[in-house]
Amino acid sequence: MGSPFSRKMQTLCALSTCAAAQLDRALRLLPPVRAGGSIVDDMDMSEFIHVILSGLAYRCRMTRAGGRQILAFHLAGDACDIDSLFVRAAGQQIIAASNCEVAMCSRGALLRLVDEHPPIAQAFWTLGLLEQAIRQEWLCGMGRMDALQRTGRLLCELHARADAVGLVVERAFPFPLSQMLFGDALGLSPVHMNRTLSALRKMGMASFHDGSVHVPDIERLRRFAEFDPAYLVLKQVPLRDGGRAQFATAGSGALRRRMLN
Amino acid sequence: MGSPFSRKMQTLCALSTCAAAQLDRALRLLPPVRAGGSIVDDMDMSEFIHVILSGLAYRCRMTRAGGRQILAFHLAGDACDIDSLFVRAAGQQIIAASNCEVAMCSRGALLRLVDEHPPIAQAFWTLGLLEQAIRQEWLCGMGRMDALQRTGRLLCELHARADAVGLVVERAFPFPLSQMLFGDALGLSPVHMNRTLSALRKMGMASFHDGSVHVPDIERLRRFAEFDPAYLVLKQVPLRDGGRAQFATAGSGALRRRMLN
DNA sequence: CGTCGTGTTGAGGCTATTCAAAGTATGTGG
DNA sequence: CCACATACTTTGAATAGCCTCAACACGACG
Repeated sequence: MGSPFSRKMQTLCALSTCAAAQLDRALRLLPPVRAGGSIVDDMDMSEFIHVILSGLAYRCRMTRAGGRQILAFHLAGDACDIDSLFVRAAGQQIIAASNCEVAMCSRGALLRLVDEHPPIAQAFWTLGLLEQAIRQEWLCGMGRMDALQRTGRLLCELHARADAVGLVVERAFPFPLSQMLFGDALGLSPVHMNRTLSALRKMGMASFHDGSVHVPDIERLRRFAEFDPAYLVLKQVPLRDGGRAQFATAGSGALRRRMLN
Repeated sequence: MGSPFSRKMQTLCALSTCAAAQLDRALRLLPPVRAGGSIVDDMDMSEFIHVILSGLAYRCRMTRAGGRQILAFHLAGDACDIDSLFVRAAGQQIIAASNCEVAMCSRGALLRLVDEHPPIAQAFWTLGLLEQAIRQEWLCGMGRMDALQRTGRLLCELHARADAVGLVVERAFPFPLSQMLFGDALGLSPVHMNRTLSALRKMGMASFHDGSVHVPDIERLRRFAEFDPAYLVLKQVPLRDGGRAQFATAGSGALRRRMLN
C-alpha cells in the first residue's frame, strides 16, 4: 500500500510502482516525537529531509523581539523541509504539534532518487509549487483580511488537507493546536485569537473539543471565509507516465534533433 | 551572453551552454508592456509562461471586499508564472509596474525542455524553492512586525535582488511603485504607507526620487529591519554538471539495479 | 495540594484604518 | 500657454481592530 508520503507523491505525478517503492525504501523511521518536541532544530544545519507519517507538525521562526511566526503546517504524508536541500533556512525549526511519527531520508539518497527517476523529480517540483500556493493564500489573508476571516480560511485549508488524507470523520478533524500556537500562525495575539475563536463558535462555524475541530457546515464556512480549495489540487492529469512524456506530438522528433544542437 | 533569464538559470544549476541556449531559443519576445499594463490576465487560463527581461512586474490578487494583495515582485531575469504549469491560480494576474520587456514560452515547449535536460528541471525546481523562501520572509513580516520594519525588509529584499542583476548603481535602484501599490504588497493602507515612508526618510534610511530608491547605508537598514539576505542565495555549489550527477559514488551501480526493480 | 499550561474575560492603549481635504506632478485638449 | 483632468502624495481627525496587562477559572500533573 505504501506510506502516506509515497501515496501523496503518486497523486502528484504518475510514479511507477517501482519508483514509489524506492521512495519508501529511502525513508528511515525515526523514534516517535512527543507533542512539543523538536523534529528539526536548525534547518540550515540538517543533512536530512523529514517526512511526517502521522500527527501534525509546524515550521516556525522567531523574531528578535521574541515573537514567533508559524510558516507552515505539515500533516501525514507531507515532507517538511525539502527546500533545505538547496536554500538556506537559518533559524527555522520543525516542531511536533501532536505526537508524530516521522521518517527521514539523507540528502544524498534523495538526490540519487531524483536523478534516476525523472517523475520523482517532477513530483518534488510540484510539491514545492503546491506549498507555494498555500503560502500565497496565507499572505492574502494576513495582508487583506481581518482576524475572523483569516481564521476561517486556515480552518478551511486544514480541513481540505485533512480530508485529502482521510482524516475528516463526521465533519471533524484533528486539531491539536493551543490557541497561542494558532495565533502564531495567523499573526494574532493569544487573547485576540481566543476572542476570534469564540466569535466563530457563536456563529456556529466551528467548535473545538479535545484536540479536534468540528465544522458543521464546511460550505458555509468556505463562503464566509472566501475560500476556494482549487489551489490545493493539481491543474490536470499528471504530465508524465513512468518517465515517458505524455505530450508526445507530431514533430517532437525534429524538435529533439534541434535541441541536441 | 544569453538573456537575463538563462543567466539566472545558470546560477541555479550548472547548465551546459547548449541547454542555456535552448532555454533562450524557447522564449518568444512579446511587444513591450507599458507601466500599468497587464502581462497575464488570469493565470488559470494561460497556456504560456512569462519571463521578465527588463522592468518590474508584480503578481496580485483581489479580495471580495475590493482589497488587493501583491504576492510577488518580478525583476529582470525572473519567470513569473511557472507555478501555473501545475497548480491552479485562479484570479491572479501579473501586471507591469514599469515599462517591461517580456518574453513567453509555451507550456509544451517548456515541458519538453525540462524532459530533455534534467539540469533545467532542477533549476526550475530550485527557482520555485527560492520564491518560496521569499514568500516565507514576507509572512514573517506580515505576521510579527510593524509597518516600519516590514517596509524596511521589503526594501532590503528588493535591494539584494536588484543588486544580483546589476541594477544597483550608487546605492540606488529602480523603484517605480506608487505608495498605494507598495502598501498593497505590505498589507498597509495608502495613508499609513505614506506615513511609514516619511518616517523612514526622516530616519535617513531611504529616500525616493523619480522612480528609484536611494539607500545610503544598506547595512544599517538591514540591522534595523532584521534582514539577513542568506535566504536569497543557494546553499552550496550546484549539484549537477551538465546533466551528470556530481555525487557519483561507489555502489551507485548496485543501487541502479535495485531501483529498476 | 500547589504548580503549570491553557482558556476566558475585562480595561486601556497603540497601531493602523477610514474619511476627508488639500497640495503636487504630469499629461491633454483648447 | 492656459484650463482642466488625472494620478499620486501629504496632512488632519475620528474610529476600529488588535495588543498588552491583568486577573481568574479550570484541568493535568507532579
